[in-house]
Amino acid sequence: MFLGQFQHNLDEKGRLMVPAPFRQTLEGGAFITQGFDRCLMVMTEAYFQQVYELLNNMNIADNNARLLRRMILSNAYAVELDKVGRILVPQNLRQFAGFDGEAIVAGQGEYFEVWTPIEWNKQMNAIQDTEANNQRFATLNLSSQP
Amino acid sequence: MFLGQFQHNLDEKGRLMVPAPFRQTLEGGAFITQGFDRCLMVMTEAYFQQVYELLNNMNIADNNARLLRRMILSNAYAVELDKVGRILVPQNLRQFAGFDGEAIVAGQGEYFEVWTPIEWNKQMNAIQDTEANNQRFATLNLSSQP
DNA sequence: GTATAATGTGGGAAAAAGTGGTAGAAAGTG
DNA sequence: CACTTTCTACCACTTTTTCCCACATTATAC
Repeated sequence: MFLGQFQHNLDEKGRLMVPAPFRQTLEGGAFITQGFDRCLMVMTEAYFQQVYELLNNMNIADNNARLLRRMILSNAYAVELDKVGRILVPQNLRQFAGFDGEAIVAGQGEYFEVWTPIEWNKQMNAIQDTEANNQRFATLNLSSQP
Repeated sequence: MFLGQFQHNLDEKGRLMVPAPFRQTLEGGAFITQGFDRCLMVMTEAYFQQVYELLNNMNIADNNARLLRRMILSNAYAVELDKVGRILVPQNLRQFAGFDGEAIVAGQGEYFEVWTPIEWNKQMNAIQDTEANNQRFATLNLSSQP
């Protein structure tokens, strides 16, 4: 399970340190692709497979379905950890997210996201808007009796 | 069950003593995350699992669902007790709650909270205003029949 | 009141994580 | 086919983190 947030350098060769607690989970294979916001998604092979199934079962006559497939599949790459636990982020994904130097790695359970500090802070600010949160939380019932 | 309040030091390495009566409950695994107010929440594995299930069943194509997951999962960490019963509080959570030295640990039943003394006193003052309490709690249903 | 046990505090050493550079391989080009 | 350029894997060093141990303090029981 990917949890927590970490700040890491993305060096000039495009290598990203995977946070130490995440590494073991990725040993069976990892995939990186464009995320739903201006970020990248990294997932295990197993989870990528699930996403792939979902995409594959969509109707290719539907325009939006085709767009989604292009977004995910045409930007997806299988990646491997090097000896010290880094992955190589493909150039076009680096460009999409606008990295230069720093990156925030944020656990999301079954996958994790990679952000520029600027974009991540925007997200965090949105999250700290308490009024908007009350609406969002309405959908999440945390009481023990549903 | 976590009950009562305790004052403990959070040392310069970010280690927090877990009150002795709480330790056994956490032996099966513990998670720490950002609380709903300016405090931290520590919970057992079982309780965290419930929250995780809820989040995981949400649709990741939905914008609000992603925000919520970021808020909770990107601020959650699995932690372990060391030999003398301390947990390591991650840097970004320490910063969020603004700790420097002292911390108040407050039992909340299925989980417990960690506060700076300043913020905790604010809560205590609010709670000791009995007149205001009458208004606040009037709408909450504490009858035994729902 | 004293002894003993349990709890709390701090520091240091060893291990792990993170960084950058270099050499070799592969791919691309003329 | 040879040369150039880009990419990739490996290696050595620095920094941070984690684990363990020894000591101090508080609580408890006799």
